[in-house]
Amino acid sequence: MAEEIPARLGIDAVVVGVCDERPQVLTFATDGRPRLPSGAFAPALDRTLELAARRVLSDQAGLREGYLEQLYTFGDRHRDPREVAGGPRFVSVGYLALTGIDDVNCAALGGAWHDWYRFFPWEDARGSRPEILDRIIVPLLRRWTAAARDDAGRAFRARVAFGLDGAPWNNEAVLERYECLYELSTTSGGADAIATLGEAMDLDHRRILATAIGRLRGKIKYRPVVFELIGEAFTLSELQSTVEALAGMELHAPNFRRLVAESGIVERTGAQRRTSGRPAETYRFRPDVLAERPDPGIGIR
Amino acid sequence: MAEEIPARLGIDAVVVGVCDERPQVLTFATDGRPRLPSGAFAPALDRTLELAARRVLSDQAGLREGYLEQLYTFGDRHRDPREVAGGPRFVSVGYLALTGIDDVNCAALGGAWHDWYRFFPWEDARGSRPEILDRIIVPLLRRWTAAARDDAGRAFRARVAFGLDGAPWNNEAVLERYECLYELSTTSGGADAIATLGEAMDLDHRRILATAIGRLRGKIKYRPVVFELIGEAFTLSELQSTVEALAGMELHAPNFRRLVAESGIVERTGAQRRTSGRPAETYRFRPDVLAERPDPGIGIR
DNA sequence: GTAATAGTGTCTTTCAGACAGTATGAC
DNA sequence: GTCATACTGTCTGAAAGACACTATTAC
Repeated sequence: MAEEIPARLGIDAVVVGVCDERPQVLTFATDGRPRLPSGAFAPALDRTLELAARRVLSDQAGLREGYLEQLYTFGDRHRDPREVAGGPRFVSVGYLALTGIDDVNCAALGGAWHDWYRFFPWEDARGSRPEILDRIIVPLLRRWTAAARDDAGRAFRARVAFGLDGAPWNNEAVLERYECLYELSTTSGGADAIATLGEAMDLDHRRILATAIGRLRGKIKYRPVVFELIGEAFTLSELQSTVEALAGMELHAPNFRRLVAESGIVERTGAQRRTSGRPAETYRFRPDVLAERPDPGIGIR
Repeated sequence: MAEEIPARLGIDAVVVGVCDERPQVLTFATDGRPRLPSGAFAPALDRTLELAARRVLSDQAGLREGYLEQLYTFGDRHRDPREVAGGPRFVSVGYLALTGIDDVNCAALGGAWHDWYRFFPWEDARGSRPEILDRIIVPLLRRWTAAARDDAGRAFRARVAFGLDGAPWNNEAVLERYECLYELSTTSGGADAIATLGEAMDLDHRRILATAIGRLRGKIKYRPVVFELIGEAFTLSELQSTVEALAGMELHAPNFRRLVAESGIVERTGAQRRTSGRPAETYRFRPDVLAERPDPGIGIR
């Protein structure tokens, strides 16, 4: 075998916060294209991969603690243009970090928060999804599936991913939808859909973000991760709108209250908060729930 | 910064099959210690990480297709003794492969199937768990938590992981339990529990296996992955015992039947199979279920 | 008073667990 | 017939969705 050039290992981090009912992702700009915080893995410095991710977050976002979880490792050929130009393979371990939006020293370091639906406008059922889906995406999918010889495979994927023909919409299938649109864009008649339907990101960072959104939407249902994104004390309305922002869908308020309150995942603080209407009770996360239920999350379907 | 030695990237694969109501994992032997199939990532050869994993599986197990899923990437310092001896950092991307036990050309290549509970005897509620847990593990955990200054943290972890003091047993928390026992073993009085409580594996492969078991136990509930492990036609009893083997617990047969049959995840083949009692109807997986339900799995709690 | 938000009670349907009992084969 | 396994029906309680309703603030 020829002499092997070793792969280069790096870290990409998806840092998520929620502000004003909008989920935000932390980005920097490369030639005007948003990219995720990232850096090289340094074996001499980093005892573990997670510590490497923490170092990157600390250096680039001033973020020193908080929830951090390994997402997925990305290593496709040519995912980094430096490889196309004769460089080595760049493999990246993706991490998901959750934080309060104020815990990040953002502007000082050249970073910016962006509503994540800017990159995936079809993922927000509260906003523009219906029109985008019906007017643009569904017709494109129909043409794409009709054009294929392996018709059944494409059609089935599109149907499951986008809930066509009566199939249910699964809000966790963010990556599957992105990949349908991505492939569709590479075919004739695809009209470069993926580029016009939402904002692009540097390298494969949009794919990494799609992976993160899907993971977070799943995890919220069986792990108490929402609480990493809101303050220590919160009203049930705040909790609800945070969940709605992440899930990209609206929830029925009375049922949400009941589900959350009865699940034991929160407890009253005793304090109230002023609103423009009746003042709201505030709540806090109740860690003991972890010992009481095997899958303590927020019940959304 | 000193000149950086780049990390070396590899693949470790957990290949799972089920035979005779026992979940099996494919291993090879290094100095008598079982290890997982593994190999170096070769950028020149492998267009993607998944294809690298498939190459490893093909070379080492003669396994050319089937279900394959990325698990987790392991990169802790000193996870490979070659690093301790001055070598570079060895980072490994773990993969989970599911297969019928006959699809692997096992003996010819020096591999062997092992019941995975051999490495985690406390994970099987159908077998020896109750005694091991009550007589050995729980007393060790009590001493371990009592000895800690940050009592609350350790005690809480042990309580949640092992279902102490009325907390529920979560059969997905395989890694959390393994890590409790691992840490416990490094403290005085730990009696090297992790080494005596189950068989050791090479490197950190036991941790990788724990990760795989936990992932599979979770996934079975919302994705039709069991069907990768059994033949195309199967009786409901076979399906049940396969699920029980993976989950490490017994299920109530009449309810299991009803749940599975009504969920639309299977359909009758029309053929029957002889048993030692009344002949059983055989069923097959029904792929259309993917388009009907967002989370088509086997309903177990 | 009205508007706005917070919060409660109840009805209905669905679903999961428990259990009793029947069906069909081998011997 | 007995034994073993396969399979069905029904009861019960828990949980989830829909909806009508009340409470407390600002103005």
